[in-house]
Amino acid sequence: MGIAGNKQTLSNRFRADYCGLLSPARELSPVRLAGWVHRKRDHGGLIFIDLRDHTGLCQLVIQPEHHELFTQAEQLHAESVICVEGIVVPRAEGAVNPRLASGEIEVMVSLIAVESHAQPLPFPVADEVQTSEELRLKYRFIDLRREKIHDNIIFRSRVTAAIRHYLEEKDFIEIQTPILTSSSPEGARDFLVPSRLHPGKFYALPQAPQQFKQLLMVSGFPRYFQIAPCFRDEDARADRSPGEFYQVDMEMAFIEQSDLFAILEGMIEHLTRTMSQKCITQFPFPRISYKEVMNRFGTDKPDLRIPLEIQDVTPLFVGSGFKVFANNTVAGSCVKALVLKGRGNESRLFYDKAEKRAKELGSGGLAYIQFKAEGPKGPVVKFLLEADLSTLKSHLGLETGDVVFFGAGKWESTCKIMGGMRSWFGDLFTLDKEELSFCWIVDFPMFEYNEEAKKIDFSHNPFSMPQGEMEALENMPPLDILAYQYDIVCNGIELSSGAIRNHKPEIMYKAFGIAGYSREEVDQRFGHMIEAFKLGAPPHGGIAPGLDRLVMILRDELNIREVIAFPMNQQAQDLMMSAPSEVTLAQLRELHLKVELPKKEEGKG
RNA sequence: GGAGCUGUAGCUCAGUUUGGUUAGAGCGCCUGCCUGUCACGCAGGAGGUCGCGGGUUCGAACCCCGUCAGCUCCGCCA
Repeated sequence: MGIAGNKQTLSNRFRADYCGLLSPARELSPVRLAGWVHRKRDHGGLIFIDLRDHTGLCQLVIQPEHHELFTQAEQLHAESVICVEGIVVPRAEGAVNPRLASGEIEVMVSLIAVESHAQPLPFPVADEVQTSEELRLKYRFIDLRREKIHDNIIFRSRVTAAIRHYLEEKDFIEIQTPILTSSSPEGARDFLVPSRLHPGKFYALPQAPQQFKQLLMVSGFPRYFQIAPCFRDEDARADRSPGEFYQVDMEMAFIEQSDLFAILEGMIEHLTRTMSQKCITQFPFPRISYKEVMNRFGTDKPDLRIPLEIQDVTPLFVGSGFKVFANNTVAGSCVKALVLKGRGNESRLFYDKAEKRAKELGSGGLAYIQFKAEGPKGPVVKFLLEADLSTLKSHLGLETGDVVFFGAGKWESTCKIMGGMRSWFGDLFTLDKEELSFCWIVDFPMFEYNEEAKKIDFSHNPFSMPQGEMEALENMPPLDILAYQYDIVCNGIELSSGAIRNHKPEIMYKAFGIAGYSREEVDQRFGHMIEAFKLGAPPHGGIAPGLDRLVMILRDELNIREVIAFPMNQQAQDLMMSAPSEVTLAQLRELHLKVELPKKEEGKG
């Protein structure tokens, strides 16, 4: 137990002292300890017990002179809860255990009171062997005794405390917003809660306190924050828990994008410096436009530590003899290249695997050229002229021994495929896990073209302020309009999105008009927001970094469950509490609900 | 909704490629021995519907089909 505090002061009949805090300073003084039997070593004539509490471990010694005490100790099992009294004694020279904080001393026990006999556990606490997720989640209360995850939860508490402290210093006000609220028409699927008092009507759990925090700005609170639970009925990922998660939800009035960046950078720098050994690559965080990040990294959440960049080679293939590339030199399409220095002489398998990955990412294939000492090699070489190859070489800075991979097609999908390859090839490099490479992704487009619906849609939050405001909406081609919409990204993980909001009703009507909504429809769907903005709304903006992801990054965890005390599994079930579960007919009746399950298909599968 | 990986003792895993007597190991558990260990040591013992169902076969943990569960990815998701 590495990171628990040292301000344990409570002294009562159970304990007056703490295992991890004992040191030679307490030599020969009587102590009263309580905790779990971490390990027992029974030598027949002498028994050692490692006692564990929240602060750490301490070795107890039980000598055979007290027969009753010795018999008690003999019968103890791992994870039983005991309270002991004894005397702190220095360990003999050579018997010191440098791996234990309390390793210079041990406690000669004079009294043992067993508070709880533990039966054999489904999995060991002391040996932190890999255990199946299923068992760990079912017996989460045992899993949480294990040092690593126990420390993660303590660390998370420290992070939230530090965030509160930092933001309160900056005049932020913490305000709780409702959990039972109304369904919002945009975004993820809602969790619904039936209303007993209003038959046939439902509350929805908030996907985020988005509208509330904006309304708090209208109410004149200049800076709001909340460690806010958010509920979205969407599927899980390693970095995304199903159902519910926490955001450090923030909103500020009378600010511009750069003001918000400065405050958030300050908070993250503070957390990193005070809570970790990690180091931030660049400060202030680099700002990269959406278009640039897609062109260079092929994703809007790049891991900037990977020393690879995608390059554009579209102009080089205008009129090329290789039709697949030449056909993608038209507007809206592109040809992209990704160079791997010194990887031009790998086995055929290396390139085949890369192509397989590209196909998994949705590409038709993965053209490549190996620049070997004996000349260029690869499936597309035969389509290219000598001149094309040398232009390529000088344009991309290619040398003998290098390989270049190509992607061609529609701009966005090609960028994404090459971005997927960039992060796949990222495994070839050793990334410094003590490095936090933060960046802001800015200048997201306000609108995008929806191919299926053949219409213009909002590409992100419809309440974001368009850059250039009304003038831009009236005069610019819609797809060229940018929004004050930004993401903060660290090491390939998106921590949060945020935006400067649109607080002007007329601009909102205009923006919704471009996306095909009439004034009446907007009033119907977002009437209360628009109404609020007609009654005196300050300019405002905000962001909401994911707390779980922030803790993951600071603790080097790859799975979000490792930083959540009681997480659900991938199927959004709580295996410990058996949620979700069926309810009684009486409960359903009171809520005016009737369950109709889908019929299972008969016969063969 | 789709794809991949995994499923053998309480736990972690070997055995499956190439079907063949009674399915193994370490830890844990039970019994005994052991006064300086710290993953204590030593001896003995118990513990299995090989996820489940069906099929092929003289014979299935192993091959085939289906199904369930867990994880990872795509879709989805601020």
